Amino acid sequence: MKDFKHQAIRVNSDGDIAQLADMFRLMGDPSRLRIILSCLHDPISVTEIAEQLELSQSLVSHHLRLLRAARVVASERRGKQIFYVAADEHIQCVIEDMVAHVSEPSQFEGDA
Amino acid sequence: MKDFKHQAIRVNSDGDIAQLADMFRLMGDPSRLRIILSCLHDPISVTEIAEQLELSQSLVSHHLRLLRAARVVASERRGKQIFYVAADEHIQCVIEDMVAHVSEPSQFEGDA
DNA sequence: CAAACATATGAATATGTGTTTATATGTTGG
DNA sequence: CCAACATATAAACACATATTCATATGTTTG
Repeated sequence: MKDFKHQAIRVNSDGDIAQLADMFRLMGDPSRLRIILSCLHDPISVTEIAEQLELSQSLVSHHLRLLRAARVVASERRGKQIFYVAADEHIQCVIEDMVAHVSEPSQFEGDA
Repeated sequence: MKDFKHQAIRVNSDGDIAQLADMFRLMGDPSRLRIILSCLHDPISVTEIAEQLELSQSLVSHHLRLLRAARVVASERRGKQIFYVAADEHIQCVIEDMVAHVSEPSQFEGDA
């Protein structure tokens, strides 16, 4: 457990914002999110993702390209196949936190 | 600190996926993300958000409606003004994790 | 109540993007 | 080298959505 800066979030420049938003946007599509989840813990080939999720191979490939460009996933060739896996543990943390949020019991309906 | 299930992420149903994706999609727009950041720690009025971010009042209001519907933010009336604040600590965690990800030094360029 | 302020809403539009279809590129085995 | 397999790419389209403009609703104060 490294000592992360757990104090305040520094998102200064517009570039930082754009980068952050890009990441969230990528995870904001159901197909892409399912793809991410399918390779969260273990590497998995493109065909296998497509079969498991019942998505076309082309669509999976398109999405994987975007995810790889944003370094959400990393790819590794094994023979004919290419295996994808979630890039780092932060992705898992992000998803876990978000799961925790959506499964929160709506607290107080804090509306005005 | 309640005992969260910190083992494996369970995202079974399509509904869960859709809900998760919705959250990420909401945070995936730069304007909306900036709005979230502006009310992350302290409540802030709509007009103040609009001024700080140099966005039109209408646009801010539109976005806040979506964010409130998804319980990303909560609203509270104080006189004429309505103050918005990030709904719970999970939102902050999610953003912190994502910041950690994008500021990661690109590791190994793990491409195939 | 009326005026001023604060926020919300609705319609319209322009832009972005997820998906499909078809095809290309790359890799292994006979 | 050719066939079969695996993945990537390009164009096209349908659809979602971010933003603006105009207006409505709601709240306080004189």
